[in-house]
Amino acid sequence: MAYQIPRGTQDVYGDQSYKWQQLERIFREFCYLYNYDEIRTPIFEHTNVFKRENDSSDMVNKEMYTFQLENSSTSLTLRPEGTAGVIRSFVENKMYANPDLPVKLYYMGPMHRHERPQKGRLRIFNQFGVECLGNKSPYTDVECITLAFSILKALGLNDIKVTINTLGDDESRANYRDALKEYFKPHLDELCSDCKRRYEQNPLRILDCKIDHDKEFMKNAPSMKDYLNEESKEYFETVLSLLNELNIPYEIDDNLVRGLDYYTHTVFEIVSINIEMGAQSTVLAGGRYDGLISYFGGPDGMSGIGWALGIERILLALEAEGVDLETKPALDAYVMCLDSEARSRALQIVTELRAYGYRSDMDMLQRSFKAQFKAVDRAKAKVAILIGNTEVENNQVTIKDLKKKEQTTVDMEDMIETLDHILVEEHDH
RNA sequence: GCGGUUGUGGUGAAGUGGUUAACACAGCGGAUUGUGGCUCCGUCAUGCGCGCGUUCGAAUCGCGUCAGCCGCCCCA
Repeated sequence: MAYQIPRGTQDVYGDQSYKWQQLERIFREFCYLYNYDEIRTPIFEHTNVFKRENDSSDMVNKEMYTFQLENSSTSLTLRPEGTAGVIRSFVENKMYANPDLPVKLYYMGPMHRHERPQKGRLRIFNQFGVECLGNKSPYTDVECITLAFSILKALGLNDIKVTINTLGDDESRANYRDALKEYFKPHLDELCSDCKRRYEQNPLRILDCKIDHDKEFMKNAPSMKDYLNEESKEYFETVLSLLNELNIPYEIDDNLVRGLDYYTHTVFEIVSINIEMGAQSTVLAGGRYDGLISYFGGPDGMSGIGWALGIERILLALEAEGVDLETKPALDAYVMCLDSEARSRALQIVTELRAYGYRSDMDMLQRSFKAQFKAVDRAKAKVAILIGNTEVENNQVTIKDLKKKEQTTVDMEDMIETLDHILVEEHDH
């Protein structure tokens, strides 16, 4: 094996590829229904699109594929997530001037993170995501979450849980941050080494530490909800009541703190509760970001909200729940070639079938009769068309209905009509 | 980035230092040269992730390396 695929990457082909296509089709259908438009941004961006000031996340600081070509001073980065590029484009193309805000966009494609791979955790993985930009209203938060929930339900996922929390606005979060530091100060010695680091960098993250989770002093740690200012509190309460009205089930998780630094107000995750998902159980996540659009040079005070789901993780979750997705579709007709002299006739026929709209194939290798029939079975063909010397001489074809196991020999000009009869009739059943 | 575990054909797997690496499925050929799915027969890894070493001899032991998986970290 001279060549092998890089670590943490995968080839998608065969039946797997048909499953991907089905997911993509459902995503697009729902975005169509919700009036979201597609946006396609570059796979790489200037590094500073992702590496922003004050961003302490691992994703940005330790896991990015950043490169610089020889003879160039430009630093580029393979996108690790979708939001930053979309916001960059939103601002650069002045979409904020659209009279009908919010601008609602969706994207899908590969993301790149240099992590240690595992099942459901790849270095190149694919996300499908949406962003709702330019308008700050609890209604958009709820529309966004409803879209996410509806897609996952439509895909057939049942073992899922929506968790939601609010980080409040800058003022609320700063107050909470101070309160947490104050509270943990006397317990600093008891915290794990990671949390000692978090204490300075991002004290909110101490709350979902798995090591310190059970310690006594964690139970009485201050809660975000006690530090929300009126506006933030009211915003979150409106979101929750609208979710209730739409019967979207959720759980409030005070400790839900998303890893990306740009989130404000509403944050949420959808987690598979299926045991097989292991440590990679989060299949979808997102939240609101108040500061990002102005960071990229857009109007001040313009907010956005969005989420992304991991396609590979969704596929694993569906598999864990035993949901069958589409695989390679059956062939309408397979043209069998019985004599070498009949091959050119077979090629004409298969071409004619395709032009007419029947998904067809033929034997190109002059394989044995038995081998050709096996190929017919594997392709799950509905009809076999047999061409031999007799058919060529009489300008006829033999059509075998594989389901009924009946066959007839008809003149060439009646072939399509005969096929229509068999295939349409079958389709009606 | 840290810890652990595994790696034999297209697939699933036996083999734990001794000659031609079981078996099953799939594939291919034949019995059945214009009618398949059943049955039977034959065939299918000059090689055991890769490299180096120990040994008279290595899939089996050692070292290194690559990759998968599990947990942590982090995240979709």
